[in-house]
Amino acid sequence: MSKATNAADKQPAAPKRGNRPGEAAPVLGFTAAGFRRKLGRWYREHARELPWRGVDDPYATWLSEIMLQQTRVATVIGRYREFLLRFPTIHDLAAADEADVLALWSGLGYYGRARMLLRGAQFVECEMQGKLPRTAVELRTLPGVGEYTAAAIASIAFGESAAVLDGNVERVLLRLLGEAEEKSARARARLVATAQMLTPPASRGRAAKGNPPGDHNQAMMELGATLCLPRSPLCLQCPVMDLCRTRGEHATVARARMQSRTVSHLLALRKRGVATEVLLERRPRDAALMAGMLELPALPLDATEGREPALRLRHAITNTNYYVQIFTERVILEGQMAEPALEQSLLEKIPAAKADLRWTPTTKLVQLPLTGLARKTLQRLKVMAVPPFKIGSER
DNA sequence: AATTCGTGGCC
DNA sequence: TGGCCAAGAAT
Repeated sequence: MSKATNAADKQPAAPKRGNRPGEAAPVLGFTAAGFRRKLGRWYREHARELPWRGVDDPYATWLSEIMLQQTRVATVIGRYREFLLRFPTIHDLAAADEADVLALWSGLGYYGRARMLLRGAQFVECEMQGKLPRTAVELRTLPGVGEYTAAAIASIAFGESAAVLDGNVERVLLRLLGEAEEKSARARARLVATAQMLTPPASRGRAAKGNPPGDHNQAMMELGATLCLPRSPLCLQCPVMDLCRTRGEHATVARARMQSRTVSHLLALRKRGVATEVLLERRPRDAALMAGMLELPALPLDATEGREPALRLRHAITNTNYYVQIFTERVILEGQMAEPALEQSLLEKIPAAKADLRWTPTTKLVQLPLTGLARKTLQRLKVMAVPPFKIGSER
């Protein structure tokens, strides 16, 4: 089954049932209760064991949801554990330095998330007695907490009947209802309304029937992440295949074309006593991209002509593939050997204008807010150790 | 409403 | 030296 289909292939609407005229949400064609029951049974059987599941700590739920924004589960697992070891409570996080938080976030991307999480923790600590708000409406006021994340925390941590609509749920609903993807606020509102219709009410007490809203939300996402896949959905294993109008196809909006760029960076090393130091450049504090973080100095492309890079790698950032070449230079300190002629050193090619350069002992690298590219480069070239949470997480 | 923000892994 | 997209949010 191919993903992209013509919207005209849509099947006719199913008979009306369980919706009022004038309501924003589309017709389901089945009962919400029946859908929940099938989904819930499947989820209880097939849910992955993830470190943030079954954890009765709203702060941990908050952290996991921030980390999971646009980031794969497999990538988050190790980082989530590391982060909680270092900052076990909101109180600990609120007292942290931003650079230390960014260092833990290094390589995860979307660094604004880390800054907003820190600001949120400081706000909760100072203004809310260290307790997260318990409703989606209030959670929404925290920096970095949008509509999805507010509903996720409210439902998972506090049992509120607030539907989540992430990329997984959107895909599941579009296929289930036989609709085409549409990037308008109105289309999105319709899907939110649909998701809310399917979400169970808040449970009261332990005698409550049905799934807790938090489990239902996670089940919807789990379905999208493990069966209702973007390309080759596993419909035959799907617990709601009999309710689905498309069995795994939906029309999608065309994505923007990828760009590609070639860039060069310098890995300069020097010995200082027993220590090895590497030359790092700090990005401007007001930079739009990765503000204040550390990276290897950039080299003009024409400065490296005729030289062979120590490493070539591809580094994709959103819509751009960066084809990166790393050139190494070993600097000999005075008194040890003759200095290389400066005019042939790549160090001289670093644009001096706004360069904020520093020599940094390689043993300190782990604690610094490196960009993902700098971290990846330093690890590949064995200047920096691969931290424990990476090992074994790539399988 | 349309852009921008990072990265990794898979095909 | 492609393309795709993931438990989105801010501007």
